[in-house]
Amino acid sequence: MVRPILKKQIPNLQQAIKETAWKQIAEFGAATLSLRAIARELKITAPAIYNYFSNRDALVTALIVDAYNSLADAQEAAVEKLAADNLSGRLSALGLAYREWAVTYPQRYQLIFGTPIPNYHAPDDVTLPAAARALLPLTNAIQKIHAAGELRTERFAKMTPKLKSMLTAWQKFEGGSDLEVLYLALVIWSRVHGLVMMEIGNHIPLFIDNPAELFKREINNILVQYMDVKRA
Amino acid sequence: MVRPILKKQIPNLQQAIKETAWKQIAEFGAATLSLRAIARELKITAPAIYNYFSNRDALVTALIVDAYNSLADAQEAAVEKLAADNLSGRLSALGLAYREWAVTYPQRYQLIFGTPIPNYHAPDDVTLPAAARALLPLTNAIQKIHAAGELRTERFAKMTPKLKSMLTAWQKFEGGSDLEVLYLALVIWSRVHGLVMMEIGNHIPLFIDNPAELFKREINNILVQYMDVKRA
DNA sequence: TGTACATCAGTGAACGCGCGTTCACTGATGTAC
DNA sequence: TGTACATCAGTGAACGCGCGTTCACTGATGTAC
Repeated sequence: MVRPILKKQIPNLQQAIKETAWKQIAEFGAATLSLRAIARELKITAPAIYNYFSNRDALVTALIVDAYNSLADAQEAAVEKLAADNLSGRLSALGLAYREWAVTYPQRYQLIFGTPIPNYHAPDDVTLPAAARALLPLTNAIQKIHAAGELRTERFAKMTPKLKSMLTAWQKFEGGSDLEVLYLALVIWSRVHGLVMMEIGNHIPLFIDNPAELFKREINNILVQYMDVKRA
Repeated sequence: MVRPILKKQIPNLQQAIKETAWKQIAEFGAATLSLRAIARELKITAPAIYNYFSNRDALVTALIVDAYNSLADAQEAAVEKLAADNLSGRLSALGLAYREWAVTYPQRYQLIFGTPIPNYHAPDDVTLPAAARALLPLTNAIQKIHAAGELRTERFAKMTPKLKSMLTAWQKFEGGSDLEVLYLALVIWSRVHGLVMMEIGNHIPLFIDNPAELFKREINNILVQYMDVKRA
């Protein structure tokens, strides 16, 4: 028999703890995330948190998984609303949505991709699947472009045997994208990642006060360079 | 009259403090950098550090400036040994040296470009000139390529007026590189930055066990895409 | 309907710890004469 | 050469603070009969 939910002062404390954690990460950074500070803000005592997370690291892991899933959701949503045969449109949308998400939730982005938290080690078996899910829409989009014969692979530097064998190892786990597709996914991701990191880390020269413009142009350049999309 | 140097237990304690700080950053991350831990390792008491740095933030600032200068030194050294007219060779060398430096000193790279340290704010007037120095070899190299007419600017997406005005603002402070040169410096830097960040942050899929290969190919692709260097 | 009981989310005190920073000091070193 | 003095790098104690985690507990809520 299912027991009815007990009345509590805070209806969904597990969720409230995570939300407060995000608030504090936004304000002070993930490195100083503190259970006592979270409890203080929620007007509960620190040991109460142990009813929901076995310790501080478990909370951080939950936040990381949530962040990856939030990114994956955003990536999936970005392509969903576009026609399946709008190949370059889908690739472009993924790039723009990626930045949009990072700029909206810089704390989440930093928690995933920023400097690791001291004395915390993420359990790979929990975080890797979530990370893979976030990358999947990109590899899918590129695979479709390749299948349509629109990937201008002949323009890239030739693959060294070493590179080919590494990508082949990855391919076996990834689910069957072509080698050049995996390669390009990595390269395009890192290009987007580089600009986003510079933007949210404030490393773009001060005078570039509208990084979105820079970003849009770079997305267009990516389409021009790897497909036959005409330059904007 | 110059006073002779007093004998001390540790000959150059100021330097020793910084070196120990780097060691601890390498091990535990910059966010938990602690004066007391540094003192402990040097077998001195914590207040002794105040003879050399007015507080913890001053030490961090000194480390950041040292890191930028170390990067700038590495960038300058990378081009010095190449002939002045080896334009693509110089650009390529800068990219490879950038990664080499980051992989050799990931702590320095993270301190500069990683997640900001909680409760620490870098004084711009001290760090910005050091940062500018580190970027200069790249803009110089690209400017020379442009001056030689070897930059294939007609391939890029056209500049929006907004982008042009931002770059013009930057140009006034930077010292006279052309707009497309500044643009490309930013874009190439961010491409290299993206890959390097992924490598030292362990975000490259596990199977890519030799990121240097990936990196070399990307450098070649950059030369192919922005100049008329033939693909490797 | 009323009473005795079980559950269990959240409390409050306590533990042992490390931190940055201040302060008056000490004691080795070098200087002046 | 010898002595009184000045310098100042490093000491040791103390301050007030916040942290994660443990533990026995309390008291509101719901259950069984």
